[in-house]
Amino acid sequence: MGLVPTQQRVLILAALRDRERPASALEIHQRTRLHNSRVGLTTIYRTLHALADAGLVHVFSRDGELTYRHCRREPHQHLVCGVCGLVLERPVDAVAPWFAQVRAEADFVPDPGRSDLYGTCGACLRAQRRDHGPDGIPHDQCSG
Amino acid sequence: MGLVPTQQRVLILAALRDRERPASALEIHQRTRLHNSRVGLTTIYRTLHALADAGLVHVFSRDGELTYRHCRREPHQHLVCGVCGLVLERPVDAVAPWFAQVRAEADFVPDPGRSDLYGTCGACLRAQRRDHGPDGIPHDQCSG
DNA sequence: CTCCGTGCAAAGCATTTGCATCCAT
DNA sequence: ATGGATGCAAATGCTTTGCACGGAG
Repeated sequence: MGLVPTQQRVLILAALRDRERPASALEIHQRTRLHNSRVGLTTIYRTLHALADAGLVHVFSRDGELTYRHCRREPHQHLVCGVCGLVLERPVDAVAPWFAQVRAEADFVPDPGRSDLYGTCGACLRAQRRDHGPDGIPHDQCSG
Repeated sequence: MGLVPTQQRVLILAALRDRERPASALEIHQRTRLHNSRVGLTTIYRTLHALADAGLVHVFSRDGELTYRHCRREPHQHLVCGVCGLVLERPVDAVAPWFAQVRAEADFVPDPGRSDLYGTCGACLRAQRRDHGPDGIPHDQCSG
């Protein structure tokens, strides 16, 4: 497999690691600039494709743009907080019985790896409750 | 609410109705041309936004483009076939217990309306099994 | 007459591609 | 030396916006 660990690729992976929220190509681009070296935006895109193909990162769709997250290799389902963007990983074992039921009842076989659940994380829920603004407009003050 | 049923909007809704697969703005544009009248692409986009805001259509993300589907008003979860694009609706009652479990176990509250399940519909599964191509490249021969 | 709706053209934005250069083996 | 990796610039594709026209009440 042609995945030479060049300086740019190491930088891109570093920008993704230790980050529970997906990042867009542009955000990663800015992040690599923060460190020391500079990586072309084209290289960011090409490297992210390669990493996604290799299964090292998972791709998300946020608004009109794609975002990327360094995920564990073990199969899992994503829980995506629509307020703060936090992503949690849920082991397939936990969702298997549910998906088996869907399979039986709906003649449809779901794929946990592609079936992200969107909602609100506990931290954001509590923050909303604290602010109790009747408008419901949330602050982005989640922990993490 | 400012939703005047103009000729264009009626055409767009007609293009969406009786269609279990989401359609892109361009596909709807072509569909309206098939009938009799012509609707500008800009109007398609603007009308789709209005319909989505009104809750009459649901928005999906397919490859790099947005697609739209005329859905029931009752809350439901979508089952999306990644092979043929078919979308099934599953009543929230069926998924509520599972979401309650996620809430309890993961400190996360999923929203059924935004948590589409991706996988393969029964028809496409059987078609794949029939063709049993070792490559796994599927034909798009689902019923519907 | 007054508004909203419409449509063309142009702009906007994320992403991809062409091609010459660079780097590591 | 050789082949992949890089980066700039240009192109692509979907979507939105500016602005003037049209149509219904």
